[in-house]
Amino acid sequence: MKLAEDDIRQRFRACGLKVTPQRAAIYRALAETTSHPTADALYQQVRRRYPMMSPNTVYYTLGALRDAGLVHEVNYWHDGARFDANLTSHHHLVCLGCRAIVDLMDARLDRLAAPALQRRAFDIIGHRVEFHGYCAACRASKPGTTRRRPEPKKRMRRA
Amino acid sequence: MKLAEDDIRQRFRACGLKVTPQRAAIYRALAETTSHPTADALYQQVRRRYPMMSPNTVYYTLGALRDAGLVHEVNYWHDGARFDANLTSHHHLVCLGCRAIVDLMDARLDRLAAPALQRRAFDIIGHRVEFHGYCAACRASKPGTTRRRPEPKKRMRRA
DNA sequence: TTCCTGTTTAGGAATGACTCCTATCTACCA
DNA sequence: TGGTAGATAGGAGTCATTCCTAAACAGGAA
Ligand SMILES: [Mn+2]
Ligand SMILES: [Mn+2]
Ligand SMILES: [Zn+2]
Ligand SMILES: [Zn+2]
Repeated sequence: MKLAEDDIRQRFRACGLKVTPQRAAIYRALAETTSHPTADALYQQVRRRYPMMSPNTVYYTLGALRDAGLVHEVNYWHDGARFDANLTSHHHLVCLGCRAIVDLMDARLDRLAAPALQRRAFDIIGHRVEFHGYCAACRASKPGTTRRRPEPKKRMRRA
Repeated sequence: MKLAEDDIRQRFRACGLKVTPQRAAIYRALAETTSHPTADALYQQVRRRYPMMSPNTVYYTLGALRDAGLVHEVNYWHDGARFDANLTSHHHLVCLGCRAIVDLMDARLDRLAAPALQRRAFDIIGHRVEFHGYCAACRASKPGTTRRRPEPKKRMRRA
């Protein structure tokens, strides 16, 4: 999916982000793949054209793009493993504020299936549904609007 | 949910795991909470009764319990953030072998809702469905049975 | 255009969650 | 009861990410 320079410029400006060559290159690399790359993979990619770019810039930029909503983190809460001894089939509600995880039993959700096309291409052994939102405590402490963006993570470069 | 010492012993034996006080304490702590704790939270908890326990033991034990199937890791692939510039609503297929992430568009999955009870307790702003399995390449390279357990992660203490 | 200022960048140091290594230690079966 | 594979403690190492800082620069103001 080719992406015009001006297109990128517009999207950045719309979010109040300065347009720099590094930033545009990182965003372009991400927008032109469907592989859901890591920060390092993007760094390796972009570094070919900008050999002096710092890995740090990639982290900083991805953070900025994410905070601006231009990019999503697929595995959002990928820090610290979280364990569960409850082996019965169930799903979870995740609080984006305090990272609490609440069990959610719902037989309907257990029965979901991927479309036939993917079931053939992929040997699927299970699935998981995750609802994201704010628990009562976090909702109370943030009298914001109804729709909001996830909190920055605990360890987070200043916005 | 009180858990008898013998109950733990039986579960461990059934999986061929040696029964040690540390291991039983860690498993008990995890089985008696619904909070989906981190390794460190479990360490802090268990350390009260076994002050000389090493954090390393907690990691080792959780790995063993997980490999035995006695425990689940809720946020399975929590290493390295993975990014996505595709902002349209969609879900993912995750290969447990090579960690590839494949897009999956399915309007049915977009429409899922949590039960009313949780919708009231939690301010839900979105959800995500993740199918887990093995991609064609990984399936081919592992002529195993149809149901199998996820691969150990790249960086993984020897089983 | 030129200047000013708040961002952004590069790079190096620090962090935190693990993972590796190794010398004991011990549960468990013979 | 003893031998041994597997477990524990603890110290060192790793890796993704974050923190810190000085220099570079984008974009609005003049
Ligand atoms: Mn759970
Ligand atoms: Mn995607
Ligand atoms: Zn919360
Ligand atoms: Zn694969």
